[in-house]
Amino acid sequence: MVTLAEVAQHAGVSASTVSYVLSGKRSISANTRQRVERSIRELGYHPNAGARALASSKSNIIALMVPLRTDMYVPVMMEIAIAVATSARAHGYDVLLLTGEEGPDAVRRVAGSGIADGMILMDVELDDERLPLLRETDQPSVLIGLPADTSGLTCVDLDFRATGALCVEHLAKQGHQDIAVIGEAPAVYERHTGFAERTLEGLRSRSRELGVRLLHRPCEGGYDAMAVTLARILDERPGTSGLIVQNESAVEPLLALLRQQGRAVPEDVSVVAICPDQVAMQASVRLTSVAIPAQEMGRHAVDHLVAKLDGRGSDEVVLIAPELTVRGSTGPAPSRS
Amino acid sequence: MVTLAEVAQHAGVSASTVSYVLSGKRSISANTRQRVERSIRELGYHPNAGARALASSKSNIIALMVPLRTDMYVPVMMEIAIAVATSARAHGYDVLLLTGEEGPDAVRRVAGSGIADGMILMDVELDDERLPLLRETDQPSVLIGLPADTSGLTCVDLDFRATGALCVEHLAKQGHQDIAVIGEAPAVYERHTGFAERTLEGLRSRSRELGVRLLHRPCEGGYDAMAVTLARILDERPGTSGLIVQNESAVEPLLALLRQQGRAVPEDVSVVAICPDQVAMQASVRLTSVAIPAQEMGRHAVDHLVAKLDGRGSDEVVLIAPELTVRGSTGPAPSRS
DNA sequence: GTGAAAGCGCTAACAG
DNA sequence: CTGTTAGCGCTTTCAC
Repeated sequence: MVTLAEVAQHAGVSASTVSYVLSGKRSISANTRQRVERSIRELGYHPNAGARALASSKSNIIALMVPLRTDMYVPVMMEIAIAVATSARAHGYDVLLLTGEEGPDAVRRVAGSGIADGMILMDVELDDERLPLLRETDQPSVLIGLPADTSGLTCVDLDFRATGALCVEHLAKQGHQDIAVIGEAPAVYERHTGFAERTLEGLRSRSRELGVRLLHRPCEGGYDAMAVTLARILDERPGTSGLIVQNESAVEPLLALLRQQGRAVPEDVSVVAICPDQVAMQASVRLTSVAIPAQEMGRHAVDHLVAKLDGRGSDEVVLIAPELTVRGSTGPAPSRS
Repeated sequence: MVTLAEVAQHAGVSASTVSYVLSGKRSISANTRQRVERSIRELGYHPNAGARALASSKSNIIALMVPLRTDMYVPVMMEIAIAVATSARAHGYDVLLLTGEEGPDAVRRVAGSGIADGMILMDVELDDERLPLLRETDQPSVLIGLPADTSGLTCVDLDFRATGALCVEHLAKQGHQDIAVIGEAPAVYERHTGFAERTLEGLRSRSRELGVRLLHRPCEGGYDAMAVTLARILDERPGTSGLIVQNESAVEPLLALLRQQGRAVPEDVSVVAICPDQVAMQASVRLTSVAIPAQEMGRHAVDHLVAKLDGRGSDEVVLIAPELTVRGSTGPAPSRS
């Protein structure tokens, strides 16, 4: 292993000079800098992470806590995680992957051991048990998701309230009067995951404002569950002409069922999905959808965390504005017979 | 921040004693141990990761390199990643998440900086550019996936050759004579990803042995691509009665298309999938399938890496035996007309 | 613009 | 069974 001291010797300078060349924290003559850089290259020097962390009290690591559960749409989580890792690298940080398994203890461990300079929490619940700890420690952090009480916290999320409103608006504008929402799995609501409830709020309040009728049914996802849910919806509200789906694993089954029942999309029934663009575009019908901007969320989270670590940055809630893309799955409501 | 020295003082012992209580590397009197443990608890002490890494030359971190691409089935990657993180914690290791973005440089950086004690590489290609570096450095590593040349490497993977063979066998045993394979996206084959080619080998050699006809077509996934692929297959081999799918995003579209064309599963056509159990069970038809044992792969990779780090463990290739689960999508071949 | 030297908090001989 | 001590490799005053 090649050390800073060896580089210094090879370049004929002192250790501190090499250190300063690396950090750029004081001016170095062009000549010296070049000699040092050359030595670094020739010897294949890499600063030792542990030593650096010890001396500087900075690990250049960001901890990312992902949920252990898999009842949420996994590709979105993965996309966020990868976006976080990629953005972090761009800022010179590595990412430590923590699973939800340790729960709140992970927060204690990370903060206590100084293994990471800050942390990003995904899949935050409305009343998340990790938050009290987070507020106690001075560990800078950013949440992806919105808890009930955001005081003293920095949060990044899609504006799900606006998302719900946007979906209803789009359908109402096309004349749909009876709209049904196929939601996430019941467990998601029971856990009081913020995004699911906020979407629902947006859906409800906007439909009240616009005077359209709204029915919401959670759905486990998969073909069988979707079949039951759809049957129940059409039974209760036979006039339903607009569907909003917020559960990726229900999308394709829903389309298959509608096809099977001879209901044409969008002639008989319009479908709006809340899902990643990829899902909307790969489905058997090009879906009008509001995208989940996974990459953007990951990137924002890192940017804000890095800002905090640099002493800039403040506690704030960043809600990303939803965007609805019209594709082939929505159209005018069929005339009432 | 509370340090080891403070704990020592609080407990009235020396620093080394505290260290040894923590590591268990020498015997401590019950009395002393209790006093120390009490102080640790009362002060809320957590060993500093950087200092520990520096002094012991061990970071207790495992680097996990995941691919940046998303043309592979992401949930499997995620499941493996989570299994790795979870197993690693069980061994006292944390996991550093590296994206493929840095490519081979990441190997250099990790090995050079000592930030991780070892690394796990996912999505290894047959002729992976990271492998030469890996062989040069003394960085212990485990690959998930199988490169062309495994000499000097430890690899963990599903036995995809046996998987292909197993699928063909199952269908042949039921009397199917014309079998078609709906494969991964063309890009996957072009990249020479090991698993795709090995599956194909298994499929081909076993069908040769069993005297059944086999047609292989890559497929991008999604509804449209699947429609084209299926049409082409049925055009070339109208008698095809057995389908093998190795592309999760083609599964549901395939089933929808078959339904739409009035081909009953499994009466008219049998379908075997190579996919995670969850996909096989959530599909609109319960699919006979060979599971991708993501968790097991992650766990194995960690176990082997930890063994290496402990000085046990050797270079070897671990192929996990495939298991075919019969569900509702396969049955006897229809009698030839 | 550069060097010397004092730690950062912990581990692991070495010494009793 | 326990204490003393010398680093691990780097950052950062302080001094010139």
